[in-house]
Amino acid sequence: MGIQERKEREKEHRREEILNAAQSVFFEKGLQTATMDEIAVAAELSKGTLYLYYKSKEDLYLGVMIRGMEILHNMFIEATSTDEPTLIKIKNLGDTYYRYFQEHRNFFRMFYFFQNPQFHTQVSPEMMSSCQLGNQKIWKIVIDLIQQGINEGDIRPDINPAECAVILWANSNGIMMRMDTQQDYFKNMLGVDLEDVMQKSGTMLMQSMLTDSAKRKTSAVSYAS
Amino acid sequence: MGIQERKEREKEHRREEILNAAQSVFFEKGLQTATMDEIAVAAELSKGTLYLYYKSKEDLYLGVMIRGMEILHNMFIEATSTDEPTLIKIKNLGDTYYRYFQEHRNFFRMFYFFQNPQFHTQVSPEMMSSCQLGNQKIWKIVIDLIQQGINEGDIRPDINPAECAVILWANSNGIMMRMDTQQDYFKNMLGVDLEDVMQKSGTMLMQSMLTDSAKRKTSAVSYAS
DNA sequence: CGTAGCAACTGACTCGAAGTCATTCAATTA
DNA sequence: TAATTGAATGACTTCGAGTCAGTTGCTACG
Repeated sequence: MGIQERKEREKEHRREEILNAAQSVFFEKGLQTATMDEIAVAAELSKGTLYLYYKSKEDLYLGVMIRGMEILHNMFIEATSTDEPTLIKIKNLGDTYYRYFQEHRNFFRMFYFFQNPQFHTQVSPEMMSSCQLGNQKIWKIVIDLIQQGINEGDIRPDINPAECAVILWANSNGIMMRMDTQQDYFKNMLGVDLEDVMQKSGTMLMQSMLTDSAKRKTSAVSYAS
Repeated sequence: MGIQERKEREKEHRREEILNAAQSVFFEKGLQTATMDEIAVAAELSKGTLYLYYKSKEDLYLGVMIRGMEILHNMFIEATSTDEPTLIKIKNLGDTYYRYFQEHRNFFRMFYFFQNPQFHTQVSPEMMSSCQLGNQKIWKIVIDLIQQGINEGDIRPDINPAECAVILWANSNGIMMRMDTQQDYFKNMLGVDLEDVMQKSGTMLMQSMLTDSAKRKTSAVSYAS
């Protein structure tokens, strides 16, 4: 049945179009301020139709967020698909996440949403597991790469790769969140340039992961000196 | 005029009582789900009266959050008011923040709110600057202590104390946020015990802040044994 | 006392937005 | 052409934040 298939395609296409509309409205207004009526107008559909495709406003929001996760995932894949040494690739991942923060700020901000547990109530289980899947794929890239570094003798074998990934993530994410909301505050009140902090702490953490032989090989500059 | 003063006292008392009511409702339901009607019932007042004391629901929320900041501030003051060596005090601050996370989870969660820039629109400037003041006081404790460590020769003099504080904060806060929402996920999916991670990354960061002489003095165990 | 004035308080109301559902419309099939 | 199906609609319901005209009760003053 060609008709059945066409309808499937059209339905999928409609879902995407709704997501496009939602994306532009959410980017402009944020979750709270954006309204379903605005999204409906942007999608050139009635509000009721939105609910045929997405269970709630929050689900729609997560739908957009998943796009953001896919973008990050692709950037991570690309950053690790070179033939550079593993340690360089790990550094590339860090740089890539920072580039994502700069170039896809609106998506990065959506991740805030996910971190706030009190919103999770409004979200359908399907969307939720979809998010977790995407999340998992991203973690896997980082963890596998650290494991590879261990296998190749550049990263200390007593390090747990998943633990290490969490530490790197917590550090860079925490600083980027501050950069997003309080960069000027830190500059003026504490005299701190968060971009420097990002750079220095990254180097510092990387250094303490390396084996002695790797330290000798690399020309990376440590935090002190 | 004693009457004038009594009225001032009563007004202040009323503000506190409203905050008590708001606190219990927000703790139970979260910002989104809590309603002003519920808070009014809990405060044994009409909804209109709440608005005589607080400009908006978000202001009320921040009012409760400020209490949480004061608690943390007091805990930090206490942790640094001993006559222990500076390095121990710094470690105590870390432990204290973790204890705060455990014992005042509801307040800790409120800090999420502040990190999400899109909410800030609904908040009055007065409450906002009140928050920033509280925030500043907490940073000051940490930064001053690191500075003291530098002065005493235990922490590398090339370290910027404010930068260092940001790094320590970003790390511990990032991990605690994950502990709050995804502890089981990390345990089951990645086999990571976030409490360990917290411990290890703290030690790791502390180590890389120390001067060589301080490293010799301390019996602290570094990340890699 | 009585009463005028004032500040605190009230709750019915407005307004806006999420989500629903009986109805309409258009494509497909018989 | 008529019947069937499912996609789309938008008026409606519901809920909750914030408002404001009116009430209450305390204080001061005649």
